Amino acid sequence: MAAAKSQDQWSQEDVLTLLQAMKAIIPSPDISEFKATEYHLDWNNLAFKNYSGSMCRQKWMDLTAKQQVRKHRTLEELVLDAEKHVQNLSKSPKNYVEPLRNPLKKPLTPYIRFFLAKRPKYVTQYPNLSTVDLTKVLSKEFRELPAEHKVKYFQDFQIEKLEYNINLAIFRKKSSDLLKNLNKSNVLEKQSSIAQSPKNSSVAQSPNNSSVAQSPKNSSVAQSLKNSSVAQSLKNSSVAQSPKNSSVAQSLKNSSVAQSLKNSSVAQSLKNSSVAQSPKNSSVAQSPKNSSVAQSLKNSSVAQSPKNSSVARSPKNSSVAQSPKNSSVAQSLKNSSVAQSPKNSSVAQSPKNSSVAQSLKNSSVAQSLKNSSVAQSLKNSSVAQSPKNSSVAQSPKNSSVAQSPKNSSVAQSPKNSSVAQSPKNSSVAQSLNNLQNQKNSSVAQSPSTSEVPRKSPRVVKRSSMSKAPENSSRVGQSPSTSEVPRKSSRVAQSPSTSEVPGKSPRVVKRSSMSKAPENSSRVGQSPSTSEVPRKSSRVAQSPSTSEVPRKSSRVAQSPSTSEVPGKSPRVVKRSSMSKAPENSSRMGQSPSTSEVPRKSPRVAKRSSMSKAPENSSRGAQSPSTSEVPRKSSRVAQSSSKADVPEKHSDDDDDECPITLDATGTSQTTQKRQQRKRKDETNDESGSGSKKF
DNA sequence: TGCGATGCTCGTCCTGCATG
DNA sequence: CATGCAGGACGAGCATCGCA
Repeated sequence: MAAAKSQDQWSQEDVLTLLQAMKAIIPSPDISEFKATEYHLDWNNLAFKNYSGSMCRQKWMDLTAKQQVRKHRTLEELVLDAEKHVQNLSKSPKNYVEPLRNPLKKPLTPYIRFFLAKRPKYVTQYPNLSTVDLTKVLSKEFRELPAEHKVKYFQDFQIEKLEYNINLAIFRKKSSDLLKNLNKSNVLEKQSSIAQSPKNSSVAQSPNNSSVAQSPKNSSVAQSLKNSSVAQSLKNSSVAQSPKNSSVAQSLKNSSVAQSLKNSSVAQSLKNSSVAQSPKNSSVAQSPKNSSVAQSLKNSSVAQSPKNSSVARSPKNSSVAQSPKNSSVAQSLKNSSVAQSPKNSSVAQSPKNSSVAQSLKNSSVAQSLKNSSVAQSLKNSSVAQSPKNSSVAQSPKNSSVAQSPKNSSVAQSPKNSSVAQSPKNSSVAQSLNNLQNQKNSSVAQSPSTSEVPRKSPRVVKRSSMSKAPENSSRVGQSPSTSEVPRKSSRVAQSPSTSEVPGKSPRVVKRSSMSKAPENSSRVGQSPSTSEVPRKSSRVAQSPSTSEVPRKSSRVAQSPSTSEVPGKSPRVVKRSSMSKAPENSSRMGQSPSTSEVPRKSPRVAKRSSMSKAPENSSRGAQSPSTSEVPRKSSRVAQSSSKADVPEKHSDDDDDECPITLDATGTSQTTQKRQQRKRKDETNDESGSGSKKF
């Protein structure tokens, strides 16, 4: 209470003092992400008056959390932000929040986009499905979604990611301090020279680890992440060479993507593929004034060649055309008016031997989304789609791949063309499979079933108990299955609860928590250890109390309460809450229990509901939960689908079924998937010997 | 003591990115 | 390289507070 009181007693002057002190001890140069710096900050050094280090830290977290301070900054910058905020607080109550708002938001991942798009429909269709179940269903849908249908989401993600990167670059650019730090880098010079290569004149590349590229005159910032570099130019400035309009060039590893926004352009390349986008009125490929962004790397080339493409010439409108070697798209651009969008930008992309063209609205072959169009191609395949106005592609039913012999050379690739042929749902999978079968057998083709084991990122793990029937649904599982504890690191067994199988309270991991070896002992700590004991802290609850069921109405509503009348003792979820603040606590974690103003130290235990998962995946639990080192909880999930509503045809689902590059996922994701697959195989092979 | 209101967190999913 | 987090929604569980 006293601590909480102290928190409340923070005067503006005290807060400013704290911020000043923080500024003083922030390491210089402060170029790390704020979380990292914050994590390593010696908060005890900040103690002043009657404020301890942990209190200072808590106050800081309150400031940042409640006021939504932008997180894409260094800690030093955040402190400055907070300082302004506090100062404004006294001037005008209306002013104080504004400067801290509008944080940069990361683009939604393709899956999230799919989820958001589909959820409303599923909610209405299956009102009985819980949120969790709905998520499972949708994830399954997404997993099984044909690659070409996913492309739409991936493309949107790519576009927004580029915008995000631009905004982020702009934001960082505005940070003079950061710029100073960046200027000190020697890599800058290297990068700037790279950016002026005669061939890729308009594109800044950083083959290695270069970090900064600047144009001498115009202010520009180029940043490299790992093996990539981002060249960014702000308004009226350009890194590459667009005197008037800004251009942003990004090269991630071996990839290139060309994008143009209003007056800016971005070039980026992906391994063997490239995507060019011009959402608005940008001219990428060939505006006399503006430099062309497109670039070609290794096997792919973004063609801004006026020669090869009439499309590429739209003075006002952006257009990008790529003509790799064997790309059929490039050829179509040559001799056809395909991919032309007078007002709208259009992009055609064709990596190696493949080409895909999609038209949604105004473009016939290439795909045009309102003001932009993107065409993607898969390796050895070519697909053309035009759901709406396209005269080219027409899929009979659900097939997202169509041919248009006449109008589109894109849709036809004599050799490698894989036009849709599956009358039902999995036409794309088939076609892709046919194409990629030679190389990868990962693409499976089961036209009607959703069991296609294709590059499903997620590993479906079954516990030894739930292993039996393939189609057995979690939902359909009898309550008894709940006795099998879930094989999730989040599930932690408390010694006292071990009597009740499957009812072990879960300790929800926290990042720092999982690493701190001492955590376990801190879990369940009595609040008395804190400076100020909480009134009826939940942490202090003794296991015996769990035997008394709550009479909360909500508890009574739980369908499975009958099975587990008692409550197992809870365990403190948040590491920081129950432990000493000194070393570990990270941002967002409160150093000590007593100092947490609002959030009570909860225990990561679920009610009986979660223990008897009639409807949840928790039913498939492995008894060895607590002993299993943490894996991703997502791995420990059953893929049974009995309760899953029948898979819908994708016809309605995608207004623009688009082919997807099979390598659309990041390397990180791919590696992760590989690991999961390994885990899965290991699990299956060694499931019998697994502990019980 | 019990209940409603409130607020917070979890759980589901996937993916990209940051971090250690 | 491995791992954790953020991002979306939202029902459910849970603790706390206030009131009857």
